[in-house]
Amino acid sequence: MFNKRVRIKELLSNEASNYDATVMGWVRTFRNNQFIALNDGSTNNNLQVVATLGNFDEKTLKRITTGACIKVTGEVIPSLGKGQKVELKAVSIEILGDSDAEKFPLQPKRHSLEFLREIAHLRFRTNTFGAVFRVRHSLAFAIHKFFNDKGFIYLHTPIITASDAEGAGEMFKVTALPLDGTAAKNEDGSINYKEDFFGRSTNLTVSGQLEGELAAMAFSDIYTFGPTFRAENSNTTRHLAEFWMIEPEVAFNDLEDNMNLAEEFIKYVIQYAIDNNPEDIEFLAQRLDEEEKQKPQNDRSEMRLLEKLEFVVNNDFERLTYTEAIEILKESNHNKKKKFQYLIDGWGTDLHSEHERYLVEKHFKKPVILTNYPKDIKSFYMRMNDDGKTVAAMDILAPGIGEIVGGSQREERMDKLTERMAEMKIPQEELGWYLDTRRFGSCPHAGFGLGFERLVQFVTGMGNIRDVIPFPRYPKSAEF
RNA sequence: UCCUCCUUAGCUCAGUUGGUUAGAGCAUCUGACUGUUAAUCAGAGGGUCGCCCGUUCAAGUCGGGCAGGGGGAGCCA
Repeated sequence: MFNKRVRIKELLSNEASNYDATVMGWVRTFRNNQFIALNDGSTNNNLQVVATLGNFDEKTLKRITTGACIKVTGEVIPSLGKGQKVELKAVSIEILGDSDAEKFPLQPKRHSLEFLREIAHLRFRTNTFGAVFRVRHSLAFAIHKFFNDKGFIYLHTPIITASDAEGAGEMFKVTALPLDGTAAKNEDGSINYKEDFFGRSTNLTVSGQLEGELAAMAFSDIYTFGPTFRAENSNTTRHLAEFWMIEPEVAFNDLEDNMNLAEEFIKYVIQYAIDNNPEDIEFLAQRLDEEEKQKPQNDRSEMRLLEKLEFVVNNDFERLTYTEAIEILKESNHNKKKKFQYLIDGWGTDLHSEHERYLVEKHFKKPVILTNYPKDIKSFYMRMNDDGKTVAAMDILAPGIGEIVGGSQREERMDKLTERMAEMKIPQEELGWYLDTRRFGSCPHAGFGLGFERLVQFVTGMGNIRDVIPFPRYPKSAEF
């Protein structure tokens, strides 16, 4: 059998030696015409393969280049050198795939993340991206495990949606009509979507929430975890045009239940990564340390990556209302000394990222849950509070990346909901199916959306969201 | 989309007040060495200085436009 191999992770974690093994992987470096650092992606650590001098012909040795794929059979022995416990003394080396050293772009040295982004198809083979995507996997798995263990149903909401009333952002159009101007038109010159594949105008989903609410009205506890698309021209380190979102929706939960669920969830998945990817997180911590050294003293982070993650897991998130946050900001020295670009002067406007950062990074120094925002800066489906001015919304702000969760208790009262829709000029006929849940057995319920890539950013410490998704989609970029 | 900075060898970067033939480290190739840890040592090859236009006797260097990238802002997750 060809694939009778042992993964390098298993081989290295096994203390045993003096047994035969076959490994396959990609050459990271070939030192001294004798020592191959081999990696198969199962761990960031390389296996040292020793090709004893004189045992292999010159032709084979020449083909062991950085990036080449090889199969090695030999004996696992206690290492004669420092730096590793065991090594593989090669008996046979087979070149599975050559790699032209003059053309292979990865070198055994540090590359810039910007350069690696241009070769996203090869960047998996670096230590940094190996670690990032193993952590990404663990987080994805932990998410399913968390909800499954709690009895939630994993709901697949549609990728193609017809509703354009959600207001979550600019949408990508989905059409099978010709784009050369020959598509059927209405009398007023607009495109006649009755002729289109679905017989109506459709888009890529911007959120699975509304559909999630429908299922929560039957299963009580559901979550979605899937791709989401926003056609906004956002060019930042924390926005993507295609990203993955987790959206739990829970019947009978109020705002406080919602906060409790979100906080427990975030702590659980972070702890899972800490427990299952200690080496990857330590590697990422080290590269962050290097990065921090380049910064001026007072911009440096007070905690290392692992400390930061453990701090989040072991401390309660700070919970306060929008109104309380405005007070803190207004009374802050930062505001009084006019150090904010946008000074806080009154109640009712949305917070800018500098304000959120101040609250999270300077004032509380931990994740913050802000609640009960003014109704005018939030969505139509959020539940109206008794004061008539605020809604039962919550945003979770994380150090370094800002808003990681946005959620709310939903408006379950038909009259209040339709009133809000009218105010915000949202046509009811488009959302008849959504309003049916309020017509037939409506109940209090709540949910939130968590941006998966922002979570991965937080856990890996990566500064740019484009480096935590395998093939990022953002304005002017859809290669690979 | 706005503000700001950047673009010089495969990669990471130097390049002085505009002035001969544009440099270094790493990588690559050739050779030496051989228990190395991003091996080491010696030598060699490698450049339309992002693209276009302008100023000037002369532009990598100054000015304008465009493209791409970084950081920040807005929109948000």
